[in-house]
Amino acid sequence: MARRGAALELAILGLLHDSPMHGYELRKQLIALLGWGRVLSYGTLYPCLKVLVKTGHIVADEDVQVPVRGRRNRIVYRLTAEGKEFFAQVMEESGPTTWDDESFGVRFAFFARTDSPTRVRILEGRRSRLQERLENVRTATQRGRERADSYTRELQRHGLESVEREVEWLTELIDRERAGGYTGADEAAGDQVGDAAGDADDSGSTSRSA
Amino acid sequence: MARRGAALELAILGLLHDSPMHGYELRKQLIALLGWGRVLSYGTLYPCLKVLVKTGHIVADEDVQVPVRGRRNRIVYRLTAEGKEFFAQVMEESGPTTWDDESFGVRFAFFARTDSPTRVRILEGRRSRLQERLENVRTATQRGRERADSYTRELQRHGLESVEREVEWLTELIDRERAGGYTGADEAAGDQVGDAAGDADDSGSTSRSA
DNA sequence: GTTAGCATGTAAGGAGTTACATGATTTT
DNA sequence: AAAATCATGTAACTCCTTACATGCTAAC
Repeated sequence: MARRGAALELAILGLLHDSPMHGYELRKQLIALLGWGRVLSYGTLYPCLKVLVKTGHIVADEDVQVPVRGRRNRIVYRLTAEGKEFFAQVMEESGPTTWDDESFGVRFAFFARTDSPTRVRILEGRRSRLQERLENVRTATQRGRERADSYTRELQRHGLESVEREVEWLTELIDRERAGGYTGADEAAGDQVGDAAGDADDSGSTSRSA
Repeated sequence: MARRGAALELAILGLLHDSPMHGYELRKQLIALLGWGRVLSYGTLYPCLKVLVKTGHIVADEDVQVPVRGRRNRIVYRLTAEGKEFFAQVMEESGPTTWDDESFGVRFAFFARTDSPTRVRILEGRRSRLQERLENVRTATQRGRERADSYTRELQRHGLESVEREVEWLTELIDRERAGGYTGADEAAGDQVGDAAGDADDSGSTSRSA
């Protein structure tokens, strides 16, 4: 589950929570949603959908009834109960391997589908990963300081600064989350939360780093 | 030259300007220099060195004389005149395909080896590429605004902000460069500059975005 | 008419990481 | 003694992008 494709699978499952979709539409939404610089080619997406069908996380409904007047038949995919459960499980289990740029991005994009303890855990994990990276870069740059000219140093400085800023951002989000839910805009994003939190099993994780 | 390996080749040539080095050392320096999140595995580096030897950009000196008492013989690589010329040429020719994150990073890291007009051209190219990206993301997010919850929007906001900040950074650098050379710290980095700036050919590109 | 967009897929090929193979030396 | 670091390489494997194959409709 540390492979890149896992992020795509998770993103698909996340998107299909809202409504069934066909591949073409899914791709557009994914590109818009996560700023994924990558192209997300069909050569990646369609095989991925087939895998998800094979694992039973989604099902394909041949869209024969309303072919939008003449358009090629679309294959509409819909989330199964198993898929929904799998998605929730992956979000909750987020471990050290999932704090990379991409893995974190997908998880954050679908934060509304999880509960607050999981959100805090993911945010904290990401933050500690970034702080680790800061340490490494700082020691690495100090070892090679003599041979670096001012341009090289400027590049390193800028890199460090942007990571530091993400740490600050995360800290802010964690604080807000702890203060009782995030309110980025005045919109209620809590309609999907709460139905999957019946099994009180991971409630202890809230008081882990405090 | 749009492949990723080209960035590595350029980085190697850039580093070997300072002094001859063997692969192991080269790898450490590269990792420290450019914060390349990637691991830069031996499986990438050593084949790359062989390619550079084959193309005549570097030569291998078997390090038989001073094997540091017992250590395995190191293969020390040294830049050839052709390699130096090739490096300069690639830096000067930097075109639209070279404004990506990685390509730009390598070029910036070795800015001290180029002349000011080239530096400005690369900085401006990078900036326009980022501005392009900003446009795309902005229109994309506006199209899908209704279905995005507050977390998704927060992610997009943060992404946009960091790109905007890089644009500001670039603008600052361009201004400084135009004002007569960069002085990030009070160090003279201009010892390598000046010998390759004979051909006044691209001086017109300076007044492109003004 | 011709280009662009909708829609799904496959095959080939490139790029790079992981893991393996080998072996000496210095540090713990 | 064990582990880490120095040092170079190769082979297998994964993953993804590009390009091709197909075909219909709407807009210019």
